[in-house]
Amino acid sequence: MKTGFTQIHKDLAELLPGALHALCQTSTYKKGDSLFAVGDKPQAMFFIESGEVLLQRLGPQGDPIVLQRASRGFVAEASLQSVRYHCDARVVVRSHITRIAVADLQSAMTADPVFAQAWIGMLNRELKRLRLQCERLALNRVEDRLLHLMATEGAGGHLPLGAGLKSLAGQLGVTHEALYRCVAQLEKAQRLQRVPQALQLVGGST
Amino acid sequence: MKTGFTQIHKDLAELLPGALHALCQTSTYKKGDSLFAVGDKPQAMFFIESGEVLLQRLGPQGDPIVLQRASRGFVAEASLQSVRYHCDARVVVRSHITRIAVADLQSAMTADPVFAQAWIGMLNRELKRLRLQCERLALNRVEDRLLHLMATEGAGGHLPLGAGLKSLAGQLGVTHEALYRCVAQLEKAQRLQRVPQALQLVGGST
DNA sequence: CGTACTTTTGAATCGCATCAAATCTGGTGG
DNA sequence: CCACCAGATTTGATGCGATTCAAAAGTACG
Repeated sequence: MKTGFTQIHKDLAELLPGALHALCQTSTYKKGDSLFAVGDKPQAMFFIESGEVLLQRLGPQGDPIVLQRASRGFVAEASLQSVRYHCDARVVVRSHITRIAVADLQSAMTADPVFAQAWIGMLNRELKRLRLQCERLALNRVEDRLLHLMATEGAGGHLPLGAGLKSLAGQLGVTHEALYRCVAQLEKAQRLQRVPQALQLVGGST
Repeated sequence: MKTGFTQIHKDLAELLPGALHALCQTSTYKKGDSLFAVGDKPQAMFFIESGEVLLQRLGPQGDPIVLQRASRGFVAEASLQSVRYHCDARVVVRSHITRIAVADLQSAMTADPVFAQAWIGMLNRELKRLRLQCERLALNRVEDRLLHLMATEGAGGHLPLGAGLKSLAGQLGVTHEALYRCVAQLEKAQRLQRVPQALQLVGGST
């Protein structure tokens, strides 16, 4: 994890008021790094510029459950006012991540109503995305979940895979074996194509 | 649906600045009423004082999927800045619901930083609740989902059931048959008790 | 009383989890 | 360059649990 960047992601630059840009610090994280763990006190917010981060908690039997698989945008935005984190953030591929102190965000937000509105808009979008994730997990067949994901998140039926299919399986709430079989089956049926770092729907004529 | 109340729920009174209290309008809705439907333009926000409302969308095969089962608090808060609703809101039991115009909320929020912060806090809590819902839906067995729900939402292992078990089954993403069987089994094992309008965990010595 | 809905139980089927094992892959060190 | 290892990928066999379809009994309400 080495810092030094000054370039800020476009989405982030639009969200934050100019005064905050200088307070951002972009670093490179490698696979296996941890942004924070359960119980830590939130000191900074993390914005994923590129790469992939998993938010996960340990289930009742100790098996990790994926709450969020983020490849761009803020992670754990809801912890802005929290005393401690309620999940772990694990970097699963080499990623560029910008951090900014919670205190700086807080003061800027109370002083700048426009920024507060922008932040609320970001939270609203996150809420909708999460509701879609719930909708997705309510589907029982793996194929339905995958196609739902590609329809709602993939632009033009194109779903980037920063890490392998395994992290995707976690997000879909299925075992990696089931996902592999599902992908293979869709591929054989000419409905899906595997490209180097992504999945691509084919024949979107429907 | 008849209006006329002036009394506002405690949680709502704490969230809203005093100036907005007078602009609230509380009504009684009956089972089957609709607060809004997919495609409607959000004109007002709805706060459930008592009763039960289901947020749902139609799945790919036309089967309704429950996005949220609310018995208190705002419904579809994320639609504050939206052009249109992305789900239906259906009242499933006689409910008391307060509505307030979106425009009033917007202007109050930009003028009052404290209120904006309070609203952000509400959104943060909602985000966390949704992440728990995702965590819940990632469990494969019905029993695990039910116990997870009672552990995270039920105060002291007590889970209110405004409507019957059927709406609960929808929230858990399982068929009502599976839920009935699960409840019956837990009851036989002395781990759960059915009380008039709720479920109650027994022997919380663990 | 009749209708609509919830609740309940039963049987058959399907899909996924699980366990197991083989192959492939990238990266490390000799 | 090659041996080697850790992890990802892939395929197979088996069992369990939920869905599905079906039907009956209970319940609220006009």
